Amino acid sequence: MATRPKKKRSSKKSKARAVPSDEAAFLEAYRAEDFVRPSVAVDIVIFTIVDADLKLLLIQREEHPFRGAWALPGGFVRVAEGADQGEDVEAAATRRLSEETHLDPGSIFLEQLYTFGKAGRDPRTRVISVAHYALVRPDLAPFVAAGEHASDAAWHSVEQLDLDALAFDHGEIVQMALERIRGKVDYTDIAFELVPQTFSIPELRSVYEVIKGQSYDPGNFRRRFHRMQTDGIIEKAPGKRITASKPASVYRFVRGGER
Amino acid sequence: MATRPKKKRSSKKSKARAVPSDEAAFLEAYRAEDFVRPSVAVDIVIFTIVDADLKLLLIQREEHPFRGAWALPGGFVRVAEGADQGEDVEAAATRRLSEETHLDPGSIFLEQLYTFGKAGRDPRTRVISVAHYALVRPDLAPFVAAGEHASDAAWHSVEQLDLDALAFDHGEIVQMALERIRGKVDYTDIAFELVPQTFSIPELRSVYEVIKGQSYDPGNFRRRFHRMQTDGIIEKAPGKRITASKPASVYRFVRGGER
DNA sequence: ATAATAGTGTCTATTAGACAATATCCT
DNA sequence: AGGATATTGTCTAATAGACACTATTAT
Repeated sequence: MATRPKKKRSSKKSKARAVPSDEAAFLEAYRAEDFVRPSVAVDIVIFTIVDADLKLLLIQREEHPFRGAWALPGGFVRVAEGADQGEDVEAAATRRLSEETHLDPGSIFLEQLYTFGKAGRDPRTRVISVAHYALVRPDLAPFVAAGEHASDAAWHSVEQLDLDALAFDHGEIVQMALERIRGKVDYTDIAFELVPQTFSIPELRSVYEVIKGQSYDPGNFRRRFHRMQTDGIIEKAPGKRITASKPASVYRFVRGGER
Repeated sequence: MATRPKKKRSSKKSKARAVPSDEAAFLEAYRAEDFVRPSVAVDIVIFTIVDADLKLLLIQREEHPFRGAWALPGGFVRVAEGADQGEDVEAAATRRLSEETHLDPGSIFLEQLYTFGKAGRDPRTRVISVAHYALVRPDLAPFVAAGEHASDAAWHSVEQLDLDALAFDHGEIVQMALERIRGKVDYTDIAFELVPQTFSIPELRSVYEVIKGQSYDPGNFRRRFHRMQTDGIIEKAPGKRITASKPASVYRFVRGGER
């Protein structure tokens, strides 16, 4: 449990010590190396919905530990010493997201989820992971696993996924991500991130049904979104969605149209 | 922006390398020192409500940087190398909370808020902070700033606090904590964490009013909590709360009584 | 024509909110 | 007695949900 001074107890906090009078000198005197530091990583739960099935992107590990097991995409936050301290945590998540999906980060919803910091969660060394979750539109999903590294990245249906079989504590992370989107879909606009640019009300309803794991009355659901239309949150788009039965009108989400 | 290998590009990820066949040997071969690591800290926004005034606990910094400025209580997560990797992030937050308040951690609500990881947020070195927020019951608040270190820790009214004057990015952290409790008070039980063990409906209403910054109709508010009583979330307690006018009945929160 | 699903209408129960009226206690 | 606030009651509007009904298209 030791962590404070590593070598020389350099009198850091003792008030008796001679504090450099100007701040610049103090910064130089600060000895960051005196403390054992953890590695910090980002992990991302990347969701999409295709054919009314909630999926997430996993990577098969090629190295120990958990070799062969499926894991969340992730990586270490790039840190540097000196004036440039490296990349923001948020930037690390964005970077890994686009590296993994080969998609424009601007078109993908990304948000911090929770930081998992239990000792021992990575057997190699102390790793604290800032978990995120992302939402990929279904029309973009087919392009994702098509990159050069297509071999080891793949969409997995949440339905038939064994969370306990995932590497590290990633099952726990996925569990929390699921709870988060189930909660947020009710009071935010995240559902529109899981639907194509133009969508029909029944398509949107399907997103809610998949995320919440329950069915919604078509009539009542439609009325609920009719209110969004009068509020300017969504607007009618040209054309119709052709299905096996009666075609449906298509709509478009108006960014920042809440009020 | 450099961060990958530090000295020897030891062929970590090259598939051509001879991977130790058993996992134990691999773990030993892992060179954690090859990467520059950040420091990881916890910071805690400790709230209480006294006399219908939302307050938070701040500490006056005695050292550079931001010497003399007010800052959130916090500290580094204790990390170790070897089999014992140190303390959990959650444990670090709990530890700092009780060190700072001298109260039983079991009687204080504590939850992770968000991780602040912008490069440069601490001018000394790269520090990533896992921010938390805590809620202290008003009857315990007076004991907090009474410890030995009473000199530099004090409750500050949020009302008259200049967030931009806080050290580091702590103003931003407080801002997010405020938004969090304003949102959560509507759909969770956190209001009961800011009220004594026994409380009257008007007292509880005051908590809502202070957090949300709006007033509630006494009659309507009362009916809203009468439903909680029939649901078993709260129950009547003996005695009455004596005030300057008509005394009110007192209630008690039933933990886990939601259903 | 029929199946299937989009879309509309109707009714009921629940809840939020405005607001009036009454009860109870302190001073 | 008078002031203040707890507590109860009443009414209206908004919303959720159940459910029946109509419209439109593919086959």
